[in-house]
Amino acid sequence: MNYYKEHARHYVGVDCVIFGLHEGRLNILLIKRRMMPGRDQWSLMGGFVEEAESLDAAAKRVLHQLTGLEDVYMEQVGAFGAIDRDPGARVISVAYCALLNFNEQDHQRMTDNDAQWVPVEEMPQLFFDHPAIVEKALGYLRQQVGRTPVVFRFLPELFTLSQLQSVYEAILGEKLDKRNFRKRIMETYDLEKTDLIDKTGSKRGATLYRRRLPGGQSSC
Amino acid sequence: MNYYKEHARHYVGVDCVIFGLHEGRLNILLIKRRMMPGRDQWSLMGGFVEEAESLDAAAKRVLHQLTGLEDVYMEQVGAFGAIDRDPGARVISVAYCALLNFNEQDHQRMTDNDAQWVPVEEMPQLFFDHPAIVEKALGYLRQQVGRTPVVFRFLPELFTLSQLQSVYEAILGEKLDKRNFRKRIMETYDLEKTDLIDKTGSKRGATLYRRRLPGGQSSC
DNA sequence: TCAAAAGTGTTCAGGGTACACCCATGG
DNA sequence: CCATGGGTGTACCCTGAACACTTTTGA
Repeated sequence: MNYYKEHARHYVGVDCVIFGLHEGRLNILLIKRRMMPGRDQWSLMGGFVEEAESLDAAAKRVLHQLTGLEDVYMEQVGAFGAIDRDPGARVISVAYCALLNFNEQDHQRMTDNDAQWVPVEEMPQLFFDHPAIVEKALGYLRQQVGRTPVVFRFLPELFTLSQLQSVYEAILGEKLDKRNFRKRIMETYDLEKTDLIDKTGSKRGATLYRRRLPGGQSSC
Repeated sequence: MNYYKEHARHYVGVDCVIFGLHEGRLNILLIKRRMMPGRDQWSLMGGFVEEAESLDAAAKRVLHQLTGLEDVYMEQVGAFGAIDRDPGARVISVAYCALLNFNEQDHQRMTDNDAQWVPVEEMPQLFFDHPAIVEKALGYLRQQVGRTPVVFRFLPELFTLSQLQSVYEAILGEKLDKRNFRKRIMETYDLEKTDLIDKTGSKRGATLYRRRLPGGQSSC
């Protein structure tokens, strides 16, 4: 029973790659580090895994601290365990990614945390191995887009087909054909046409749709 | 600088899901646990991450302990961090999968470790959350098969097309059409036909092929 | 009246799938 | 001589990609 005691213990952290769509571009939420090492450098929002806390719970807690949001979709991206990845101490980190509807944000908490949205193509220098984490999360996201309904996480309940298309385009980083997109999306997902019109995006106005969930289950 | 000290430290482990092909079936290498908790239960080969050891290095070390092999292809599958996943203590585990050529094994080490190959369809009851780990590794493997040349990891340098096909069939769990398979595999990979014949599998004998690596790079 | 986004079908090519017979050899 | 696995090509279908014009309305 003393078997475990012979072994080393490690600090274990979680880092969150928080994605959101803004003005047709994929953004990541970054913070300015307030502590050493790496003070004033841009970094992912992170935290430590505490005594009686699962990895998933730690990730949710960290996300909540930054955004005030609960019940956000999060997926584990991978564990990062190089010995010197954190210059301050040996910390093993498990990365998570979260997908956020850009409009549901708590501006107070954002400024409290020195947080800022940054487009993925304009990523600044990041703290230590965070670039690799972002890279892996991006790969994961791009992969998921074709397989699972993650895109809807970026949107409110009601959305236009053009908004939906621009989510795909932002994530994949390429323009899509409008007619092919609509055909495919309508046969892949059960989208319900409402009789509401969104006039913010165009003069003519676009029909708002709602995703009907299959079999009353949650999405993703 | 005492910032880190306020936080908990955890035991961090690695668990290896070791795949191999045997008699046309996908097998996993399991061991009988020799220590409590879970003594005499089947489990994945695992170990702890030590003080100055990266996650990847720990996984390689554990694999080497069991098989005697170096330079085996390993990929991280994910981190498992439920609080009570290990009934003996709070251990966060990072799972890796490895692909092994079944014939390159060290029988001495295998018996020393009470290790045994088990077909994935006949998996016995496994220690704690190891079933979930195996499940995730299997999903990962099936996904990789269609995308990357992982299949060749299961085979020696020279192989017949029938052997290659049976690797695919074992991993995907379904029969494939011989002609379609050969057509696709020949246009996907650069396979060099040798003038050697393997007569172990049939009376007529089958041509042995070798994979020509693209641009002198390593595979996978 | 014009600029700007919404909305709507058809055609074509390429890839994937289905399918059956002869060959070589050891027992 | 026959059972066993090795080796080979074609026809069809369906999915994915290319492509252009009309509608609505606010400025």
